[in-house]
Amino acid sequence: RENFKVKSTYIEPILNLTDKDGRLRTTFNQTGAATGRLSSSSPNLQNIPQESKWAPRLRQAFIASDGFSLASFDYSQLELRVLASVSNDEKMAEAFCQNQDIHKLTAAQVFNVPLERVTKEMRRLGKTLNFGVVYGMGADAFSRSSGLKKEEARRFINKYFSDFPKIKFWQEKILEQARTFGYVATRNGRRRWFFNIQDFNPRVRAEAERAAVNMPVQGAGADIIKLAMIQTSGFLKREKLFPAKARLLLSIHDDLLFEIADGILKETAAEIKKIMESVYSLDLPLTVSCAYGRSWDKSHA
DNA sequence: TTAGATAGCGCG
DNA sequence: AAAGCGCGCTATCTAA
Repeated sequence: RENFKVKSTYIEPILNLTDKDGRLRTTFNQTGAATGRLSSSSPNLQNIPQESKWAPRLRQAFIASDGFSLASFDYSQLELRVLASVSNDEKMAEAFCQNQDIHKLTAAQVFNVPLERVTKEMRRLGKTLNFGVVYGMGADAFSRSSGLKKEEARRFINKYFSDFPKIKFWQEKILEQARTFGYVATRNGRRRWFFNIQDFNPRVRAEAERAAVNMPVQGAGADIIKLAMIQTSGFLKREKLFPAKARLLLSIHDDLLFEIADGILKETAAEIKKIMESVYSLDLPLTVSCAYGRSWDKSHA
């Protein structure tokens, strides 16, 4: 099943959709995602395997033009930084200011141990909590993905919110806003309406509530990457690097992929990284990691 | 033969 | 009960 999926979803469509010049062009939908993200289709280049067994070989098929490299620029923990910022949670913000390992910190908090005593397994649970709980994950789902008993899972979730109280407070504020006005918004004003937020059916209502607390976070991430696209592509044009020497190829939610002539790779990459890190102020640092190589598998750290 | 819905799975 | 958010694509099934 795994092999068949790779062949029918990735290998064959990618070959068929490649243009005569040997380049593959996706279509970005600017209004496809309710949170403000772009989506990608025909083919979808935002879901090319990254971790699986076939990922390296699939990504080796994406190769820069002769004399160019592919360079990817990845915001580290973009959405968690947004969350720390919008919720004003000092502990989480502090962790990002000091460039700490956020999942490790969360594990240390919920397990009540010092940072140096956090095991790999504990860190894994911290990571699940960071990504899951803040989007409304319940004890049931957490116990399923962590292997903990349901009661234990519930305790960890409660501990999480008592360790990061501002996050809980912020979520309640967002829900109140959604119920009062029918919409929520990112700090830049991007709105998403929730017509079901007062639904009589608790299940329908809960679904709307989870999406509502997620939107200002995911949406702000989308706002930031869009600003980064504007600023970086503007830089390439101003410096007359576009289109002959450098171009922006893809946007993958918190990641931008460029194709850059080898002769100017180092200095151009440094400038792109600088632009991305300074494009928006969250009152805590945005950090960008960069990796490059001839093919896409080499351009990921 | 075509259109729509669902399950499963890939990504952030 | 799959109650963690946001997507797109393939295979599969049903209905027209």
